[in-house]
Amino acid sequence: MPDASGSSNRASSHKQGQTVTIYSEFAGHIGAILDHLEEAGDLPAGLDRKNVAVEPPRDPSHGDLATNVAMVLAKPAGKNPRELAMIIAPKIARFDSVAGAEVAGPGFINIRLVDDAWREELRAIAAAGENYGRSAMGAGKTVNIEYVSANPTGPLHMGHCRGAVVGDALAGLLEFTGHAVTREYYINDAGGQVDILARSTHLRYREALGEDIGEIPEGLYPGEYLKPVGEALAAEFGDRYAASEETQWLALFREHSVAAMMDLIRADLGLLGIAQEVFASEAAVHAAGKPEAAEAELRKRDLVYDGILEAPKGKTLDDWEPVELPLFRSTRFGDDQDRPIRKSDGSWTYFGADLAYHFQKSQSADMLIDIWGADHAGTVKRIKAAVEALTDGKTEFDVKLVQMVRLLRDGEPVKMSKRSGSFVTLADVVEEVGKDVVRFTMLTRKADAQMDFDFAKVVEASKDNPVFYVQYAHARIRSVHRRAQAEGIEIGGAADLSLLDAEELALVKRAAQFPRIAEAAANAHEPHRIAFYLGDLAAEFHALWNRGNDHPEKRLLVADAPDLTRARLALAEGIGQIIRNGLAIMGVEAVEEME
RNA sequence: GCGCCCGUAGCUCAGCUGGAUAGAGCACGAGACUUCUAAUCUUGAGGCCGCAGGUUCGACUCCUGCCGGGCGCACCA
Repeated sequence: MPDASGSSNRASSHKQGQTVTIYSEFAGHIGAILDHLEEAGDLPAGLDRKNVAVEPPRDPSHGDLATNVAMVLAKPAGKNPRELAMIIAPKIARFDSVAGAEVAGPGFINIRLVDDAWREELRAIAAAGENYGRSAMGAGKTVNIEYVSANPTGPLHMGHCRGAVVGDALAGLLEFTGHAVTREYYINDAGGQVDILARSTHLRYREALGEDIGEIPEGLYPGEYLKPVGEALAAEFGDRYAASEETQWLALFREHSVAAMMDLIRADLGLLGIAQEVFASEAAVHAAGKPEAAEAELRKRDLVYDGILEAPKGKTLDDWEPVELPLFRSTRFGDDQDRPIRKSDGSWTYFGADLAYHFQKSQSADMLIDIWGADHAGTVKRIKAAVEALTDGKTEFDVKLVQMVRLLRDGEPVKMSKRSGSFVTLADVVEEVGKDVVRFTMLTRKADAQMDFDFAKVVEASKDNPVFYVQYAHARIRSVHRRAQAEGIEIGGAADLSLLDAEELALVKRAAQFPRIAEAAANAHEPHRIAFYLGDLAAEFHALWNRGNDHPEKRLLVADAPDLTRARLALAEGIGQIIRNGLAIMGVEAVEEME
């Protein structure tokens, strides 16, 4: 028989950063019951329990927990689901924390817990504090997440913002679920774009030396941000390179310009609270001979061959010429076409270097994640093919595509023109609405859905704005805390939680879902789920708060009822803790009070 | 032509990686509150989950084929 000791000391069973939740606890109970049924010969041994789930039912009237165990195992066990459920349910009902377990529908087992189990969960939240919800799901697993990786040719603009936030929040989420995370930025400092940058800087350099450069020519970067770089070069080198051949200065100017741009970019990322620990250089990948090594390896396995590409269809190219190139057999891994890794002049294609770079990353991580703009969707298959080929499919690899953000002001789309350099910079937006608003808002939609960012709406103080609504819930909790202190009410310690009513316990039940939401979000690589969950939690808290409008005796602070007040404050503290933990994953600071 | 993403209430979007009667906000209908725990609250109506098959005890979710919208299809980055 399973140990029927219930959940009496779960609050203290927080260990190794992992929260034991009611759900995981019952998953364990059910596993033990199945073990006993196997030993007794009531179930065949070795059944696949992978799909057995313990979840909150969507309809709260079905109880607190529901399990599909009987339905999942019925067929392989050669039993009727309801009959199997009838065998298991009474064994579940035997636990102290269970008030009832009944079979419902096609074979669900609905479990109703005693109220004390939820009071216990509230204590567990308080005991675990900022660790509540952490899990060991990713223990021992290293994840490399590469995001932003904007070309080092200028400051970040809003096009980069969403990927930056999604990547950083996903990194935080994976850390929360126990993964060892490396945040990485790939500097594209080896292509034609950085040569153009160097030439643009050279122009600014001549300008700094007093030359009249007139209009910035078509094809160069016109931005003012290159002026200080030109000035610095003028100060360092004088007019040494003013009239010399490009070959004399190109590499030097490229190096200086890229370094300066990366300083700008790092500063921009800093405004969002982002600090990646690895900045990997494409040029360094080249210099280290990584593409050559990858090519040799792939040729050995006949995954690279010399061949001729077909002309692209559906598109007429005047200057198309069939050329023999070294091609990677990405079609073998599901791509539509084999892809060249070198150009006809023998130099590496972007893909050729990127392939080698991903191989490099895979050597220090069990799982790779790339965050890309949706405009790169067409290249996902080839890089996935490359990672699979180079790692023999041993490295998990996910490319997360992030859709465009449309900026709106007064309901009208903000016009942006790269040509004139009049894009809205990330720094401008952060300065206008604040880091936390930007970060939260970027997570209010799933990454692969388009999003509008309306300057007015994101700072609106109403329940329509989830950023505000979640922060407001936290501010209310902190406010009531301060008032309680001012009135000399002792917070913390042993509150009598039996004074909490059913509606208040319902809020605890919502809070108790946080750990499984975090795990599910981490598994799906979808940090936006945290934002949606916090919105739901906040709404439920506000509803509870609003009870106090019509019924003063239902307020959190009730005069002349210190014990009741203490119990309700304990509840509020628990909710506040969940909000802080969720916001921390998103990289957003919880506020103490609203403006 | 091929590939990828999307299609859920009038609108904007969720839907916990296959669970029970598909959810929220806005807008709409009805009511409450003239206050300070209302930078509102309660409640109602609203659905062929693009269409058609298939897998399954069970499908918005997975598979196939259509329809419709967006993006991509260079040795660019």
